[in-house]
Amino acid sequence: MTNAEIAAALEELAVLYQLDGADRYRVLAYTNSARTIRDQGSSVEEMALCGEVTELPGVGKTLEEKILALIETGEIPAAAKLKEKLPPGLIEINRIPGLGPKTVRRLHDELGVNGPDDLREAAEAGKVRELKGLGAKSEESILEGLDRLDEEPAGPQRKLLDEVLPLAEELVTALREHPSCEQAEIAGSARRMADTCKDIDLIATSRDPKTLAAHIASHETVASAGNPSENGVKLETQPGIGVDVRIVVPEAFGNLLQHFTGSAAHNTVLREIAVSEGLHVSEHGIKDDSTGETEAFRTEHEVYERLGYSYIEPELRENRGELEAARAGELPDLVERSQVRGDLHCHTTLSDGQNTLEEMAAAAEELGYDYLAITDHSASHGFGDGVPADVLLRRVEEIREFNRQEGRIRLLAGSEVNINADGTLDYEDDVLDELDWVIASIHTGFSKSESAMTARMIAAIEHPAVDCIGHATGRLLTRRDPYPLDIEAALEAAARSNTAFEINGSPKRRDLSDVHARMAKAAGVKIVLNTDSHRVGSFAYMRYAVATARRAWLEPADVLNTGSWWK
DNA sequence: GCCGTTTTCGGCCCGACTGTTTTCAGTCG
Repeated sequence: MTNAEIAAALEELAVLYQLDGADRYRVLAYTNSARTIRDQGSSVEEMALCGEVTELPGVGKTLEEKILALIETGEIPAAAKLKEKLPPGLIEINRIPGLGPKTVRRLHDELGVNGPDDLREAAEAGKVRELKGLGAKSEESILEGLDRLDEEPAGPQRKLLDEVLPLAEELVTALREHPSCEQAEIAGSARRMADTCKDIDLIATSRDPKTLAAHIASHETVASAGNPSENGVKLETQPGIGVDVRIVVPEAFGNLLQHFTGSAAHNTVLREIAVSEGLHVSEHGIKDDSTGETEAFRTEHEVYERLGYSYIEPELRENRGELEAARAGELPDLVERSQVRGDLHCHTTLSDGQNTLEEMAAAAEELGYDYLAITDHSASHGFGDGVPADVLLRRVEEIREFNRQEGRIRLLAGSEVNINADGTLDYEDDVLDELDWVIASIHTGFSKSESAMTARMIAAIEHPAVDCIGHATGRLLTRRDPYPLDIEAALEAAARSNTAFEINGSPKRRDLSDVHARMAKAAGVKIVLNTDSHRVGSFAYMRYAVATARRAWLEPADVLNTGSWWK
Protein backbone atom coordinates (compact mmCIF):
# COMPACT_ATOMS: atom_id res chain seq x y z
CA MET A 1 0.00 0.00 0.00
CA THR A 2 1.49 3.35 -1.01
CA ASN A 3 1.88 6.33 1.28
CA ALA A 4 -0.59 8.21 -0.92
CA GLU A 5 -3.20 5.50 -0.41
CA ILE A 6 -2.72 5.47 3.35
CA ALA A 7 -2.92 9.28 3.42
CA ALA A 8 -6.10 9.24 1.31
CA ALA A 9 -7.75 6.76 3.68
CA LEU A 10 -6.89 8.92 6.69
CA GLU A 11 -8.15 12.03 4.94
CA GLU A 12 -11.41 10.27 4.14
CA LEU A 13 -11.72 9.27 7.77
CA ALA A 14 -11.08 12.87 8.80
CA VAL A 15 -13.95 14.05 6.61
CA LEU A 16 -16.22 11.32 7.97
CA TYR A 17 -15.39 12.25 11.55
CA GLN A 18 -15.99 15.88 10.69
CA LEU A 19 -19.41 15.10 9.23
CA ASP A 20 -20.11 13.05 12.32
CA GLY A 21 -19.46 16.12 14.44
CA ALA A 22 -16.22 14.99 16.03
CA ASP A 23 -13.98 17.35 17.98
CA ARG A 24 -12.10 19.51 15.48
CA TYR A 25 -8.71 18.75 16.97
CA ARG A 26 -9.33 15.07 16.47
CA VAL A 27 -10.11 15.81 12.83
CA LEU A 28 -6.97 17.93 12.62
CA ALA A 29 -4.90 15.05 13.99
CA TYR A 30 -6.02 12.86 11.06
CA THR A 31 -5.49 15.58 8.46
CA ASN A 32 -2.04 16.41 9.79
CA SER A 33 -0.90 12.82 9.95
CA ALA A 34 -2.18 12.24 6.40
CA ARG A 35 0.02 15.12 5.21
CA THR A 36 3.03 13.79 7.10
CA ILE A 37 2.53 10.33 5.61
CA ARG A 38 2.12 11.61 2.06
CA ASP A 39 5.38 13.56 2.47
CA GLN A 40 7.37 10.52 3.55
CA GLY A 41 9.78 9.31 0.91
CA SER A 42 10.02 5.76 2.21
CA SER A 43 7.26 3.23 2.76
CA VAL A 44 5.01 4.00 5.73
CA GLU A 45 3.52 0.53 5.34
CA GLU A 46 6.95 -0.92 6.10
CA MET A 47 7.38 1.44 9.04
CA ALA A 48 4.01 0.37 10.42
CA LEU A 49 4.82 -3.32 10.04
CA CYS A 50 8.10 -2.80 11.91
CA GLY A 51 6.29 -0.95 14.71
CA GLU A 52 8.04 2.32 13.86
CA VAL A 53 5.16 4.39 12.55
CA THR A 54 4.63 6.22 15.86
CA GLU A 55 8.06 7.80 15.31
CA LEU A 56 6.35 10.05 12.75
CA PRO A 57 5.25 13.35 14.29
CA GLY A 58 1.52 13.38 15.01
CA VAL A 59 1.13 9.61 14.76
CA GLY A 60 0.30 7.94 18.07
CA LYS A 61 -1.05 4.61 19.26
CA THR A 62 -4.54 5.07 17.85
CA LEU A 63 -3.38 6.04 14.40
CA GLU A 64 -0.89 3.19 14.39
CA GLU A 65 -3.70 0.77 15.09
CA LYS A 66 -5.85 2.21 12.31
CA ILE A 67 -3.00 2.20 9.80
CA LEU A 68 -2.23 -1.44 10.60
CA ALA A 69 -5.88 -2.38 10.17
CA LEU A 70 -5.89 -0.56 6.84
CA ILE A 71 -2.81 -2.44 5.65
CA GLU A 72 -4.10 -5.82 6.80
CA THR A 73 -7.77 -5.59 5.80
CA GLY A 74 -7.85 -2.82 3.20
CA GLU A 75 -10.07 -0.61 5.32
CA ILE A 76 -10.24 1.18 8.64
CA PRO A 77 -13.07 -0.27 10.78
CA ALA A 78 -14.03 3.16 12.12
CA ALA A 79 -14.40 4.46 8.55
CA ALA A 80 -16.49 1.48 7.47
CA LYS A 81 -18.77 2.02 10.44
CA LEU A 82 -19.20 5.72 9.71
CA LYS A 83 -19.91 5.02 6.06
CA GLU A 84 -22.91 2.94 7.10
CA LYS A 85 -24.22 5.90 9.01
CA LEU A 86 -23.27 8.67 6.58
CA PRO A 87 -24.01 8.24 2.87
CA PRO A 88 -20.94 8.68 0.60
CA GLY A 89 -22.82 11.41 -1.25
CA LEU A 90 -22.24 13.67 1.75
CA ILE A 91 -18.47 13.54 1.22
CA GLU A 92 -19.15 14.54 -2.37
CA ILE A 93 -21.21 17.63 -1.52
CA ASN A 94 -18.72 18.59 1.19
CA ARG A 95 -16.40 19.47 -1.72
CA ILE A 96 -18.65 22.34 -2.78
CA PRO A 97 -16.86 25.59 -1.87
CA GLY A 98 -18.46 27.21 1.14
CA LEU A 99 -20.19 24.00 2.18
CA GLY A 100 -18.41 22.70 5.24
CA PRO A 101 -19.14 19.68 7.38
CA LYS A 102 -21.45 21.48 9.77
CA THR A 103 -23.74 22.66 7.00
CA VAL A 104 -23.62 19.34 5.18
CA ARG A 105 -24.62 17.55 8.35
CA ARG A 106 -27.58 19.87 8.84
CA LEU A 107 -28.70 19.39 5.24
CA HIS A 108 -28.64 15.66 5.92
CA ASP A 109 -30.37 15.78 9.29
CA GLU A 110 -32.96 18.44 8.54
CA LEU A 111 -33.70 17.96 4.84
CA GLY A 112 -32.80 14.30 4.36
CA VAL A 113 -30.09 15.17 1.82
CA ASN A 114 -27.91 12.14 1.06
CA GLY A 115 -25.94 13.39 -1.96
CA PRO A 116 -25.71 15.85 -4.87
CA ASP A 117 -29.04 14.82 -6.44
CA ASP A 118 -31.01 15.28 -3.21
CA LEU A 119 -29.27 18.57 -2.60
CA ARG A 120 -30.13 19.90 -6.05
CA GLU A 121 -33.74 18.91 -5.59
CA ALA A 122 -33.93 20.60 -2.18
CA ALA A 123 -32.21 23.77 -3.43
CA GLU A 124 -34.40 24.04 -6.52
CA ALA A 125 -37.50 23.60 -4.34
CA GLY A 126 -36.33 26.51 -2.16
CA LYS A 127 -35.99 24.27 0.90
CA VAL A 128 -32.38 25.17 1.67
CA ARG A 129 -33.15 28.84 2.33
CA GLU A 130 -35.62 27.81 5.01
CA LEU A 131 -32.83 26.50 7.22
CA LYS A 132 -31.70 28.85 9.97
CA GLY A 133 -28.51 30.65 9.01
CA LEU A 134 -28.92 29.90 5.31
CA GLY A 135 -30.63 32.17 2.83
CA ALA A 136 -31.27 32.75 -0.85
CA LYS A 137 -27.64 33.51 -1.57
CA SER A 138 -26.44 30.29 0.03
CA GLU A 139 -28.97 28.35 -1.99
CA GLU A 140 -27.81 29.99 -5.19
CA SER A 141 -24.13 29.33 -4.50
CA ILE A 142 -24.94 25.70 -3.67
CA LEU A 143 -26.60 25.28 -7.06
CA GLU A 144 -23.56 26.86 -8.74
CA GLY A 145 -21.31 24.56 -6.75
CA LEU A 146 -23.33 21.53 -7.86
CA ASP A 147 -22.91 22.54 -11.50
CA ARG A 148 -19.17 22.82 -11.03
CA LEU A 149 -19.11 19.46 -9.28
CA ASP A 150 -20.54 17.94 -12.47
CA GLU A 151 -17.94 19.68 -14.61
CA GLU A 152 -14.98 18.63 -12.50
CA PRO A 153 -15.83 15.28 -10.99
CA ALA A 154 -12.22 14.75 -9.87
CA GLY A 155 -12.09 18.01 -7.94
CA PRO A 156 -10.31 21.22 -8.83
CA GLN A 157 -7.19 20.46 -10.83
CA ARG A 158 -3.92 21.80 -9.50
CA LYS A 159 -1.83 23.63 -12.07
CA LEU A 160 1.77 22.92 -12.97
CA LEU A 161 4.19 25.55 -11.73
CA ASP A 162 5.11 26.68 -15.26
CA GLU A 163 1.46 27.46 -16.00
CA VAL A 164 1.23 29.59 -12.88
CA LEU A 165 4.56 31.40 -12.54
CA PRO A 166 4.50 33.47 -15.77
CA LEU A 167 1.00 34.73 -14.95
CA ALA A 168 2.03 35.49 -11.37
CA GLU A 169 5.07 37.40 -12.62
CA GLU A 170 2.95 39.40 -15.07
CA LEU A 171 0.49 40.37 -12.34
CA VAL A 172 3.15 41.26 -9.81
CA THR A 173 4.77 43.52 -12.40
CA ALA A 174 1.41 45.20 -12.98
CA LEU A 175 1.12 45.80 -9.23
CA ARG A 176 4.61 47.30 -9.02
CA GLU A 177 3.89 49.66 -11.89
CA HIS A 178 1.01 51.32 -10.07
CA PRO A 179 2.04 54.59 -8.35
CA SER A 180 0.40 53.66 -5.04
CA CYS A 181 2.33 50.38 -4.79
CA GLU A 182 5.48 50.35 -2.68
CA GLN A 183 6.38 46.66 -2.83
CA ALA A 184 4.83 43.57 -4.40
CA GLU A 185 5.86 39.92 -4.33
CA ILE A 186 4.64 36.50 -5.30
CA ALA A 187 3.85 34.42 -2.21
CA GLY A 188 2.26 31.02 -1.61
CA SER A 189 3.21 27.72 -3.23
CA ALA A 190 4.51 29.50 -6.35
CA ARG A 191 7.14 31.27 -4.25
CA ARG A 192 8.00 27.99 -2.59
CA MET A 193 8.42 26.59 -6.13
CA ALA A 194 6.14 23.63 -5.36
CA ASP A 195 5.41 21.09 -8.10
CA THR A 196 1.85 22.31 -8.50
CA CYS A 197 -0.21 25.27 -7.31
CA LYS A 198 -3.88 25.60 -6.55
CA ASP A 199 -3.88 29.36 -7.04
CA ILE A 200 -1.67 32.43 -7.01
CA ASP A 201 -1.00 34.48 -3.88
CA LEU A 202 0.27 38.00 -4.42
CA ILE A 203 1.07 40.47 -1.71
CA ALA A 204 1.71 44.18 -1.84
CA THR A 205 2.10 47.23 0.35
CA SER A 206 0.40 50.53 -0.33
CA ARG A 207 -0.79 53.69 1.39
CA ASP A 208 -3.85 53.54 -0.84
CA PRO A 209 -4.74 49.84 -0.84
CA LYS A 210 -8.24 50.11 -2.23
CA THR A 211 -7.07 51.93 -5.34
CA LEU A 212 -4.31 49.39 -5.87
CA ALA A 213 -6.81 46.52 -5.47
CA ALA A 214 -9.12 48.11 -8.04
CA HIS A 215 -6.17 48.63 -10.39
CA ILE A 216 -5.15 44.97 -10.42
CA ALA A 217 -8.78 43.86 -10.71
CA SER A 218 -8.91 45.62 -14.09
CA HIS A 219 -5.86 43.82 -15.49
CA GLU A 220 -6.39 42.30 -18.94
CA THR A 221 -5.88 38.70 -17.73
CA VAL A 222 -8.64 39.05 -15.14
CA ALA A 223 -11.97 37.47 -16.04
CA SER A 224 -13.83 38.41 -12.89
CA ALA A 225 -13.03 39.98 -9.55
CA GLY A 226 -14.49 40.19 -6.06
CA ASN A 227 -14.92 43.44 -4.17
CA PRO A 228 -11.65 45.39 -3.96
CA SER A 229 -11.14 46.31 -0.31
CA GLU A 230 -8.53 47.76 2.07
CA ASN A 231 -7.12 44.27 2.46
CA GLY A 232 -6.91 43.31 -1.22
CA VAL A 233 -9.04 41.51 -3.75
CA LYS A 234 -9.75 38.02 -5.11
CA LEU A 235 -9.45 37.51 -8.86
CA GLU A 236 -10.40 34.82 -11.35
CA THR A 237 -8.14 34.95 -14.42
CA GLN A 238 -8.83 33.98 -18.03
CA PRO A 239 -6.71 30.80 -17.78
CA GLY A 240 -8.93 29.72 -14.86
CA ILE A 241 -6.35 30.34 -12.16
CA GLY A 242 -7.56 32.08 -9.01
CA VAL A 243 -5.51 34.94 -7.59
CA ASP A 244 -5.54 36.20 -4.03
CA VAL A 245 -4.10 39.71 -3.69
CA ARG A 246 -3.40 40.90 -0.14
CA ILE A 247 -2.34 44.40 0.75
CA VAL A 248 -0.98 45.85 4.03
CA VAL A 249 0.88 48.93 5.16
CA PRO A 250 4.61 48.93 4.26
CA GLU A 251 5.68 48.50 7.90
CA ALA A 252 4.26 44.95 7.94
CA PHE A 253 5.50 43.73 4.55
CA GLY A 254 7.75 41.10 6.15
CA ASN A 255 4.92 39.70 8.24
CA LEU A 256 2.53 39.56 5.31
CA LEU A 257 5.06 37.93 2.99
CA GLN A 258 5.97 35.36 5.64
CA HIS A 259 2.34 34.62 6.38
CA PHE A 260 1.25 34.13 2.78
CA THR A 261 4.30 32.23 1.65
CA GLY A 262 3.38 29.43 4.04
CA SER A 263 3.22 26.52 3.85
CA ALA A 264 0.30 25.99 6.19
CA ALA A 265 2.27 23.28 7.97
CA HIS A 266 5.33 25.52 8.36
CA ASN A 267 3.29 28.42 9.69
CA THR A 268 1.20 26.32 12.05
CA VAL A 269 4.23 24.81 13.73
CA LEU A 270 6.06 28.14 13.77
CA ARG A 271 3.12 29.73 15.53
CA GLU A 272 2.64 26.91 17.97
CA ILE A 273 6.26 27.21 19.05
CA ALA A 274 5.88 30.99 19.23
CA VAL A 275 2.83 30.68 21.50
CA SER A 276 4.82 28.48 23.89
CA GLU A 277 7.27 31.38 24.06
CA GLY A 278 4.59 34.00 24.65
CA LEU A 279 4.50 35.33 21.08
CA HIS A 280 1.57 35.46 18.69
CA VAL A 281 2.36 35.56 14.98
CA SER A 282 0.00 36.85 12.34
CA GLU A 283 0.19 38.65 9.01
CA HIS A 284 0.03 41.97 10.86
CA GLY A 285 2.90 41.45 13.24
CA ILE A 286 4.19 39.61 16.27
CA LYS A 287 2.40 40.23 19.54
CA ASP A 288 4.45 39.83 22.69
CA ASP A 289 2.43 38.69 25.73
CA SER A 290 4.90 40.25 28.15
CA THR A 291 4.42 43.75 26.76
CA GLY A 292 1.05 43.45 25.02
CA GLU A 293 2.65 45.20 22.06
CA THR A 294 2.42 44.06 18.45
CA GLU A 295 5.58 44.64 16.46
CA ALA A 296 5.55 44.75 12.65
CA PHE A 297 8.54 44.01 10.43
CA ARG A 298 9.47 45.21 6.97
CA THR A 299 11.41 42.10 6.01
CA GLU A 300 11.06 38.37 6.49
CA HIS A 301 14.62 38.24 7.77
CA GLU A 302 13.52 40.38 10.72
CA VAL A 303 10.45 38.22 11.32
CA TYR A 304 12.52 35.04 11.54
CA GLU A 305 15.19 36.76 13.60
CA ARG A 306 12.63 38.02 16.13
CA LEU A 307 11.37 34.45 16.53
CA GLY A 308 14.86 33.10 17.08
CA TYR A 309 15.51 31.59 13.65
CA SER A 310 18.02 32.26 10.94
CA TYR A 311 16.36 33.18 7.63
CA ILE A 312 14.62 30.21 6.02
CA GLU A 313 14.47 30.12 2.20
CA PRO A 314 10.89 29.79 0.87
CA GLU A 315 11.62 26.44 -0.80
CA LEU A 316 12.37 24.92 2.61
CA ARG A 317 9.17 26.03 4.34
CA GLU A 318 7.32 22.72 4.37
CA ASN A 319 7.75 21.71 8.01
CA ARG A 320 10.35 19.13 7.06
CA GLY A 321 12.83 20.00 9.79
CA GLU A 322 13.70 23.53 8.64
CA LEU A 323 12.55 25.20 11.86
CA GLU A 324 14.78 23.02 14.03
CA ALA A 325 17.68 23.51 11.62
CA ALA A 326 17.16 27.29 11.58
CA ARG A 327 17.24 27.40 15.39
CA ALA A 328 20.44 25.38 15.43
CA GLY A 329 22.03 27.41 12.63
CA GLU A 330 22.26 24.25 10.53
CA LEU A 331 20.34 25.21 7.41
CA PRO A 332 21.94 24.12 4.13
CA ASP A 333 23.65 26.58 1.81
CA LEU A 334 21.28 25.88 -1.08
CA VAL A 335 22.40 25.39 -4.67
CA GLU A 336 21.64 28.29 -7.02
CA ARG A 337 20.82 28.53 -10.70
CA SER A 338 24.00 30.51 -11.41
CA GLN A 339 26.14 27.64 -10.10
CA VAL A 340 24.96 25.19 -12.78
CA ARG A 341 27.65 24.93 -15.45
CA GLY A 342 26.07 22.61 -17.95
CA ASP A 343 23.01 20.60 -18.95
CA LEU A 344 23.42 16.85 -19.25
CA HIS A 345 20.17 15.79 -20.89
CA CYS A 346 18.80 17.08 -24.18
CA HIS A 347 17.49 15.84 -27.51
CA THR A 348 18.02 16.95 -31.09
CA THR A 349 16.37 16.26 -34.43
CA LEU A 350 18.36 13.03 -34.51
CA SER A 351 15.63 11.54 -32.31
CA ASP A 352 12.51 13.44 -31.23
CA GLY A 353 13.95 16.91 -30.61
CA GLN A 354 12.87 19.97 -32.60
CA ASN A 355 16.27 21.65 -32.98
CA THR A 356 19.55 20.57 -34.54
CA LEU A 357 22.72 19.83 -32.65
CA GLU A 358 24.17 23.16 -33.79
CA GLU A 359 21.07 25.06 -32.60
CA MET A 360 21.07 23.34 -29.21
CA ALA A 361 24.79 24.00 -28.79
CA ALA A 362 24.38 27.68 -29.66
CA ALA A 363 21.48 28.05 -27.20
CA ALA A 364 23.55 26.47 -24.41
CA GLU A 365 26.41 28.87 -25.22
CA GLU A 366 23.93 31.74 -24.92
CA LEU A 367 23.20 30.55 -21.39
CA GLY A 368 26.89 30.65 -20.55
CA TYR A 369 27.25 26.91 -19.99
CA ASP A 370 30.66 25.25 -20.14
CA TYR A 371 29.32 21.97 -21.47
CA LEU A 372 26.25 20.27 -22.87
CA ALA A 373 25.55 16.56 -23.20
CA ILE A 374 23.67 15.54 -26.33
CA THR A 375 21.54 12.59 -25.26
CA ASP A 376 19.18 11.50 -28.00
CA HIS A 377 16.99 8.47 -27.48
CA SER A 378 18.44 5.05 -28.14
CA ALA A 379 17.86 2.21 -30.59
CA SER A 380 14.52 0.89 -29.43
CA HIS A 381 12.79 4.13 -28.57
CA GLY A 382 9.31 4.03 -30.00
CA PHE A 383 7.46 6.62 -32.08
CA GLY A 384 9.77 5.96 -35.06
CA ASP A 385 12.63 8.12 -33.78
CA GLY A 386 15.00 5.55 -32.36
CA VAL A 387 18.68 5.93 -33.14
CA PRO A 388 20.39 2.78 -34.45
CA ALA A 389 23.93 2.10 -33.23
CA ASP A 390 25.63 3.07 -36.50
CA VAL A 391 23.76 6.39 -36.58
CA LEU A 392 24.79 7.08 -33.00
CA LEU A 393 28.43 6.35 -33.77
CA ARG A 394 28.36 8.81 -36.69
CA ARG A 395 26.88 11.36 -34.26
CA VAL A 396 29.77 10.72 -31.86
CA GLU A 397 32.20 11.57 -34.68
CA GLU A 398 30.22 14.73 -35.44
CA ILE A 399 30.52 15.81 -31.81
CA ARG A 400 34.26 15.13 -31.74
CA GLU A 401 34.50 17.32 -34.83
CA PHE A 402 32.45 20.08 -33.16
CA ASN A 403 34.75 20.04 -30.15
CA ARG A 404 37.76 20.78 -32.34
CA GLN A 405 36.37 24.29 -32.89
CA GLU A 406 38.09 26.94 -30.80
CA GLY A 407 36.12 28.93 -28.22
CA ARG A 408 32.95 26.90 -28.35
CA ILE A 409 31.00 25.02 -25.70
CA ARG A 410 32.25 21.53 -24.89
CA LEU A 411 29.76 18.96 -26.18
CA LEU A 412 29.54 15.52 -24.60
CA ALA A 413 28.58 12.59 -26.77
CA GLY A 414 25.78 10.89 -24.89
CA SER A 415 22.60 8.94 -25.11
CA GLU A 416 19.42 8.45 -23.15
CA VAL A 417 19.43 4.68 -23.27
CA ASN A 418 16.28 2.65 -22.75
CA ILE A 419 16.27 0.20 -19.89
CA ASN A 420 14.70 -2.92 -21.35
CA ALA A 421 12.09 -4.93 -19.45
CA ASP A 422 14.80 -7.33 -18.25
CA GLY A 423 17.11 -4.55 -17.04
CA THR A 424 19.49 -4.76 -20.01
CA LEU A 425 20.23 -1.70 -22.16
CA ASP A 426 19.39 -1.34 -25.82
CA TYR A 427 22.90 -0.67 -27.11
CA GLU A 428 25.76 -3.14 -26.98
CA ASP A 429 28.51 -2.40 -24.47
CA ASP A 430 31.07 -1.58 -27.18
CA VAL A 431 28.75 1.16 -28.48
CA LEU A 432 28.19 2.57 -24.97
CA ASP A 433 31.97 2.61 -24.45
CA GLU A 434 32.26 5.24 -27.20
CA LEU A 435 30.09 7.68 -25.23
CA ASP A 436 31.10 10.36 -22.72
CA TRP A 437 27.82 10.31 -20.83
CA VAL A 438 25.08 7.69 -20.54
CA ILE A 439 21.66 8.29 -19.01
CA ALA A 440 19.53 5.19 -18.53
CA SER A 441 15.76 5.63 -18.39
CA ILE A 442 12.61 3.54 -18.33
CA HIS A 443 10.17 4.51 -21.08
CA THR A 444 8.01 1.41 -21.40
CA GLY A 445 6.50 -1.40 -19.35
CA PHE A 446 5.32 0.65 -16.38
CA SER A 447 2.82 -1.93 -15.17
CA LYS A 448 5.24 -4.44 -13.69
CA SER A 449 5.42 -5.21 -9.99
CA GLU A 450 7.53 -3.15 -7.62
CA SER A 451 10.07 -5.91 -7.21
CA ALA A 452 10.38 -6.37 -10.98
CA MET A 453 10.74 -2.61 -11.60
CA THR A 454 13.28 -2.29 -8.81
CA ALA A 455 15.38 -5.22 -10.05
CA ARG A 456 15.20 -3.78 -13.57
CA MET A 457 16.42 -0.39 -12.43
CA ILE A 458 19.16 -1.76 -10.17
CA ALA A 459 20.50 -3.79 -13.10
CA ALA A 460 20.82 -0.55 -15.08
CA ILE A 461 22.34 1.30 -12.11
CA GLU A 462 24.98 -1.39 -11.79
CA HIS A 463 25.83 -1.41 -15.50
CA PRO A 464 29.38 0.00 -15.68
CA ALA A 465 28.60 2.26 -18.66
CA VAL A 466 25.66 4.01 -16.98
CA ASP A 467 26.47 7.39 -15.43
CA CYS A 468 23.01 8.55 -14.45
CA ILE A 469 19.38 7.42 -14.12
CA GLY A 470 16.86 9.62 -15.95
CA HIS A 471 13.41 10.63 -14.63
CA ALA A 472 13.60 7.76 -12.18
CA THR A 473 9.96 7.28 -11.18
CA GLY A 474 8.27 8.08 -14.49
CA ARG A 475 5.69 10.30 -12.88
CA LEU A 476 3.83 12.96 -14.89
CA LEU A 477 2.49 15.53 -12.47
CA THR A 478 -1.33 15.70 -12.34
CA ARG A 479 -1.46 13.00 -15.05
CA ARG A 480 0.39 9.80 -14.24
CA ASP A 481 1.45 8.29 -10.94
CA PRO A 482 5.01 7.07 -10.54
CA TYR A 483 5.48 3.41 -11.38
CA PRO A 484 6.07 1.15 -8.39
CA LEU A 485 9.70 1.31 -7.33
CA ASP A 486 11.65 0.70 -4.13
CA ILE A 487 13.49 3.99 -4.29
CA GLU A 488 15.56 3.25 -1.18
CA ALA A 489 16.92 0.05 -2.68
CA ALA A 490 17.65 1.85 -5.95
CA LEU A 491 19.50 4.65 -4.15
CA GLU A 492 21.48 2.17 -2.11
CA ALA A 493 22.60 0.45 -5.31
CA ALA A 494 23.44 3.83 -6.87
CA ALA A 495 25.58 4.81 -3.89
CA ARG A 496 27.49 1.52 -4.16
CA SER A 497 28.10 1.80 -7.89
CA ASN A 498 28.64 5.55 -7.95
CA THR A 499 25.74 6.18 -10.33
CA ALA A 500 24.04 9.58 -10.27
CA PHE A 501 20.31 10.33 -10.40
CA GLU A 502 18.94 13.28 -12.33
CA ILE A 503 16.38 15.80 -11.24
CA ASN A 504 14.51 16.20 -14.47
CA GLY A 505 13.50 19.87 -14.62
CA SER A 506 10.63 19.47 -17.05
CA PRO A 507 7.79 21.08 -15.07
CA LYS A 508 5.55 18.12 -15.74
CA ARG A 509 8.13 15.71 -14.30
CA ARG A 510 10.26 17.27 -11.51
CA ASP A 511 11.60 13.72 -11.15
CA LEU A 512 13.32 12.88 -8.77
CA SER A 513 10.90 14.66 -6.50
CA ASP A 514 12.12 16.93 -3.71
CA VAL A 515 11.50 14.20 -1.14
CA HIS A 516 13.34 11.55 -3.15
CA ALA A 517 16.23 13.86 -4.00
CA ARG A 518 16.67 14.56 -0.31
CA MET A 519 16.77 10.82 0.31
CA ALA A 520 19.38 10.53 -2.44
CA LYS A 521 21.57 13.06 -0.71
CA ALA A 522 21.21 11.19 2.56
CA ALA A 523 22.14 7.96 0.78
CA GLY A 524 25.26 9.58 -0.66
CA VAL A 525 24.01 9.63 -4.27
CA LYS A 526 25.05 12.53 -6.49
CA ILE A 527 22.36 14.50 -8.30
CA VAL A 528 22.46 15.96 -11.81
CA LEU A 529 20.19 18.89 -12.70
CA ASN A 530 18.83 18.38 -16.22
CA THR A 531 16.18 19.83 -18.48
CA ASP A 532 15.52 16.95 -20.91
CA SER A 533 15.12 19.70 -23.51
CA HIS A 534 13.52 18.75 -26.81
CA ARG A 535 13.87 22.32 -28.13
CA VAL A 536 16.06 25.31 -27.30
CA GLY A 537 13.34 27.05 -25.29
CA SER A 538 13.20 24.22 -22.77
CA PHE A 539 16.69 24.91 -21.46
CA ALA A 540 14.82 27.39 -19.24
CA TYR A 541 13.45 24.39 -17.33
CA MET A 542 16.74 24.41 -15.41
CA ARG A 543 14.92 26.82 -13.14
CA TYR A 544 12.58 24.04 -12.05
CA ALA A 545 15.34 21.47 -11.64
CA VAL A 546 17.17 23.92 -9.36
CA ALA A 547 13.92 24.58 -7.49
CA THR A 548 13.41 20.89 -6.77
CA ALA A 549 17.05 20.60 -5.69
CA ARG A 550 16.60 23.48 -3.26
CA ARG A 551 13.39 21.96 -1.92
CA ALA A 552 15.50 18.81 -1.37
CA TRP A 553 18.01 20.80 0.74
CA LEU A 554 20.77 20.23 -1.84
CA GLU A 555 23.99 22.21 -1.69
CA PRO A 556 26.33 22.84 -4.63
CA ALA A 557 28.54 19.92 -3.64
CA ASP A 558 25.60 17.52 -3.92
CA VAL A 559 25.09 18.43 -7.57
CA LEU A 560 27.50 17.07 -10.19
CA ASN A 561 26.89 19.72 -12.82
CA THR A 562 27.86 22.59 -10.57
CA GLY A 563 31.39 21.42 -11.31
CA SER A 564 33.52 21.31 -14.41
CA TRP A 565 33.32 18.29 -16.71
CA TRP A 566 34.91 15.65 -14.56
CA LYS A 567 35.37 12.59 -16.72
C1' DG B 1 -6.10 12.29 18.54
C1' DC B 2 -1.55 14.01 19.97
C1' DC B 3 1.67 15.74 23.14
C1' DG B 4 4.98 17.41 27.17
C1' DT B 5 11.79 22.45 29.87
C1' DT B 6 3.88 25.19 32.18
C1' DT B 7 4.29 16.83 30.95
C1' DT B 8 -0.38 12.27 31.81
C1' DC B 9 -4.59 16.69 31.53
C1' DG B 10 -5.88 20.41 29.06
C1' DG B 11 -4.50 22.60 25.83
C1' DC B 12 -4.17 22.66 20.54
C1' DC B 13 -2.24 29.33 15.12
C1' DC B 14 -4.56 33.44 13.40
C1' DG B 15 -7.45 36.47 11.01
C1' DA B 16 -10.60 37.75 6.96
C1' DC B 17 -14.68 37.05 4.56
C1' DT B 18 -19.45 35.56 3.74
C1' DG B 19 -24.07 35.37 4.58
C1' DT B 20 -26.71 35.76 7.80
C1' DT B 21 -27.58 38.29 11.20
C1' DT B 22 -27.99 42.71 14.67
C1' DT B 23 -23.30 39.75 17.29
C1' DC B 24 -22.05 35.42 15.02
C1' DA B 25 -20.99 30.68 13.13
C1' DG B 26 -18.95 28.51 9.49
C1' DT B 27 -15.54 28.36 6.12
C1' DC B 28 -11.23 29.25 4.14
C1' DG B 29 -6.33 29.91 3.55
